[in-house]
Amino acid sequence: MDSNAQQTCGDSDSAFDVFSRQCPSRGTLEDVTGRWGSLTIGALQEGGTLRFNELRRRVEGVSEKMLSQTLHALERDGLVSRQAQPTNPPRVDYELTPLGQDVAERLLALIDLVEGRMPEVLTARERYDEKRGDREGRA
Amino acid sequence: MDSNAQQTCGDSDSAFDVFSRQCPSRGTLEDVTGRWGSLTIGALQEGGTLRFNELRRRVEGVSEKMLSQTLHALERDGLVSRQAQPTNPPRVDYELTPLGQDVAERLLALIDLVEGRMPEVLTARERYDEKRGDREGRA
DNA sequence: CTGCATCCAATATGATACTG
DNA sequence: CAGTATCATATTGGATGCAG
Repeated sequence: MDSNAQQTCGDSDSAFDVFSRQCPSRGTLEDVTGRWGSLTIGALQEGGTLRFNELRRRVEGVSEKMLSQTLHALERDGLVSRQAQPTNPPRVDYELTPLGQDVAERLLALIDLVEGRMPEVLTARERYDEKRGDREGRA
Repeated sequence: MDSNAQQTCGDSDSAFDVFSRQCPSRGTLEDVTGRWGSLTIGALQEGGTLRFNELRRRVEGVSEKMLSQTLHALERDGLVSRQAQPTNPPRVDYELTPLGQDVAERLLALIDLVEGRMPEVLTARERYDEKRGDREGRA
């Protein structure tokens, strides 16, 4: 399987192919929304061009390995561009591609909404934990 | 964008608290954007009120356990409401809360964008794999 | 500094069996 | 139907050491 693997996942009756597990868009969505993917994109949207360790500092808690892995996935998807400069010490800059910026825009809109509504979430959480608090859903 | 993100974490110099690992919004974001969370929300946005097994069928590939777990997390966050009817056989309906619908709206906007741009992603992927393909020495 | 490889721990996930 | 419990496995995440 090489080129032109991009037919629609026609077997779904949904408007969104992501729902189908074999659809490539599902994988991309996971790269974008995944634990580190979303934070990395967010950091790049805010910070513009960033070096590896700058990113590492911004995305609090990410390990070298995960950041590297995340960056590769995003680069492969065409969302992030990587420019290595043959200097010494090496300097590598990462930034969002135009496509990455479009994705970031909508991703950040989502993040912004979630953050703005955290009070409601926290309240809901309290109610839920009270009602079935003795069992547990999530720490 | 409307930066009414409030001071839940405070110690970050970023406009987005999610970047901080201790911030509760990060956990919520993960519930929303996680592998099954995003698909479940998407399914509910499209399908309106759905029963457990209807959801299971729509979110292709999800296991009983994961769907159950996902649903609990989303319910706890106040994004999904659960209405159990004491009939026999039991019937339980899930639907998005108003907050859940707001989240879904932005989430679906993101999904929609990603799907619409998949040709670009696929093209980028081919280029990337070509470049990296040759450095595959052995295993 | 950038980043890959490797070993090990923590989690997430999946199949199955079981209960109400 | 709507879940829960449990076990086995797959994948992820983290720390460390090494290399360009």
